[in-house]
Amino acid sequence: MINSVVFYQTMNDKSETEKKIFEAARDVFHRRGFDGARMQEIADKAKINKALLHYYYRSKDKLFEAVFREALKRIGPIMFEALDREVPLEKKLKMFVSNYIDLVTKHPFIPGFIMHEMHTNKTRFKTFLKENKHGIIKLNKLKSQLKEGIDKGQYKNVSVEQLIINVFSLCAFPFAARPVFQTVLDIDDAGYRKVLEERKKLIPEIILMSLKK
Amino acid sequence: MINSVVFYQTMNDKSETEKKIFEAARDVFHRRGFDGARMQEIADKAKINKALLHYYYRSKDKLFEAVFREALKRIGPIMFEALDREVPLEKKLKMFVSNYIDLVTKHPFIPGFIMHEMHTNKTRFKTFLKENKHGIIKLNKLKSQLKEGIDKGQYKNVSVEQLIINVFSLCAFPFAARPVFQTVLDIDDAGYRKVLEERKKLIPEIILMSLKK
DNA sequence: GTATATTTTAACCATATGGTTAAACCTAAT
DNA sequence: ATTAGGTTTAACCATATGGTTAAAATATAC
Repeated sequence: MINSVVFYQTMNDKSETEKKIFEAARDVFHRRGFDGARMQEIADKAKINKALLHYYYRSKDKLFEAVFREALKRIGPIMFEALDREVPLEKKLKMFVSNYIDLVTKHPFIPGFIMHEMHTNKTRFKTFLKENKHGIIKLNKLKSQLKEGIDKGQYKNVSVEQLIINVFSLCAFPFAARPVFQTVLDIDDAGYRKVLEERKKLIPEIILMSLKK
Repeated sequence: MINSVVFYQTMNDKSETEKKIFEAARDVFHRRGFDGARMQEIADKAKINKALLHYYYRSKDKLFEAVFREALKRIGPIMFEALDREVPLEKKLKMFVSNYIDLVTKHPFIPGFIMHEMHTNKTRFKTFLKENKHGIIKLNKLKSQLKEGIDKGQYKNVSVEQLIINVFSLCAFPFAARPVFQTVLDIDDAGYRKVLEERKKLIPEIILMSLKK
């Protein structure tokens, strides 16, 4: 038995096969969610035998956990750290939005994936966040920046929580609900990509507008 | 065999048992999604035998379809019609947001449910929308109102599509991603309810602000 | 080249799950 | 009371699915 079931090691240590398996698993889990994913489909996609999945990752749960952790690890720095940096608020928001949209463009299923798994298994998320040290968004810097602006009479009196919710909603939902929007607004793939790209400029504008007096 | 598999009839025609089944099914499907839902759990929740499910609704697919259709029927009038009414734009937006939040407060799983099922089975949604005549949001009225405001120099030049995406994102995402937000922002249930209630005022403000020059 | 360890496979297994069937059980009309 | 219709149940069935095992294949060390 290979030692790769251990999670703290980096991808570099993984064998080619293990990478293939992981990527196939990520693809399938992201698309279908835990319940919808079939070990057979993952095996097929990785072009290996189903038993190999259990050789590298002992169970569906373990394999899923690896995928789920990676997803959180990807958005973690953006979600939990980017907003806490020592950067002027307006610039920070622009950077955040741009980075988030770029990341999720590369992994478009992440928002929906995390949301759905959170709904069906809240404990998993909480456990992971807690052990990962950045379980709760560090709002200190953002809070003080906001307060400063409010005290100066520059910004309106908005809570950090609402601000965060607004930013994430405007960024993530167009990805999570993409099929709904595309259908309902009758937009093709190319058109929707353009819409998403436009939002890199649009969202910071909206957020800053909503802050200013 | 009862005639209730037919979908166009109203709830009134349904027997008590059938209602019990449907409500149990709705609950389970909304929470767990199609793949995560177990017929046994639905039966247990409805306090009937599993075979009765198949007596009233021939298959899991049929039962799911009924639930899915009802969800769309609920949000349909709001999503597809409310925005097309002959009401001043600003008032319309306020009404929409308030109605949407009220509805989804009653059925908090609907946004996530629809989003997830859309991702895993796009055709189902499209088929349903097409046959239901309001498959595509009627944007005519909204479009002309927006154009009017732009021509008057009152509004900025924003596309209807971005406007709709913004409104829906700000309304729906806080429900769909509720567990994520609550965890990550460390807010309890009562606190989050308050946050949601606040948004009835907040969202129209943001949207109008983002429109105005 | 042979022995040893690792990787991969084919064939199985146990269980969960959607679905079926035939009989029992009402209920209302005659 | 009997019958006929719809309703409900217990017991089953077939299959899909996660997981196991033992052997084959391949690489690695000596």
